Amino acid sequence: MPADTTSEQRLAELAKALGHPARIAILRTLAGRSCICGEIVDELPLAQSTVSQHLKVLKSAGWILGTLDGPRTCYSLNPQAVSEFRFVLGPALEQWEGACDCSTGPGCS
Amino acid sequence: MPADTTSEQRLAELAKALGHPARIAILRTLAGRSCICGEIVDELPLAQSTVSQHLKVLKSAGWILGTLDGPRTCYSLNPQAVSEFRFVLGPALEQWEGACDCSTGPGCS
DNA sequence: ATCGTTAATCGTCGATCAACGATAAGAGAT
DNA sequence: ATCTCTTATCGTTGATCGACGATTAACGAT
Repeated sequence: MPADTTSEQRLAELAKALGHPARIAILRTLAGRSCICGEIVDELPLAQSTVSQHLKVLKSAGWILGTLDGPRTCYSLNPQAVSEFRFVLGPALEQWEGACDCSTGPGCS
Repeated sequence: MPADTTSEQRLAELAKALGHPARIAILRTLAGRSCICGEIVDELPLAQSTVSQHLKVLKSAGWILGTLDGPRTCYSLNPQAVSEFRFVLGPALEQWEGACDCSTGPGCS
């Protein structure tokens, strides 16, 4: 149990960005067709500025990429983020799942 | 793309609870030996009340279980939460990962 | 040079978060 | 009944979130 703090920190960061339904909906939308911008606004019952905020959160966490395309911005899922999330989450989940065989642990006294 | 809103909602809820380093550290601690209570306070550089708050968040989201044991509370990881997280996250991750083959998508015009 | 479109930013508001100290509530032991 | 230990809750503080409308900035087209 090396307690990889850096990895845990990153996991928390990625998870936090996932922690809102609207942002998950955005990721789902971007999974279908990459490169949308104001279309996301049409898909969600939110104002343009609000969507822009959520996009900023996702972009800061690294979940999505945004490239300028004339007056509009083209967003797309960041494949690296997906694999990174798997990478940092995998060991944690396994560790947590290993706790299920309560026979090994001391349990409540 | 059925857009399983219920599942996404739950995913957001679970992810949000994960979105803090201290709470991930708590889960890691509980993975080793189940059933600790004030020991968690000793493991973290946080006040007892703060830790109690984080425990409440994790419990509300379903990540951990708390059973009374005399004057103390025995916390343990909730195995169901781990598998539920896998269950709601798996399809989403696959969907997002599928977006990586950019050849299929229309891309930016 | 002006207009229209698109998206980021600003400013605001109420709600929630994260942290703390202090207090209260519960259960055992004296 | 009292004392002690443990933990949940209260109250407070500052920071951040989530939402919105309004404004600004950037670019293409007229």
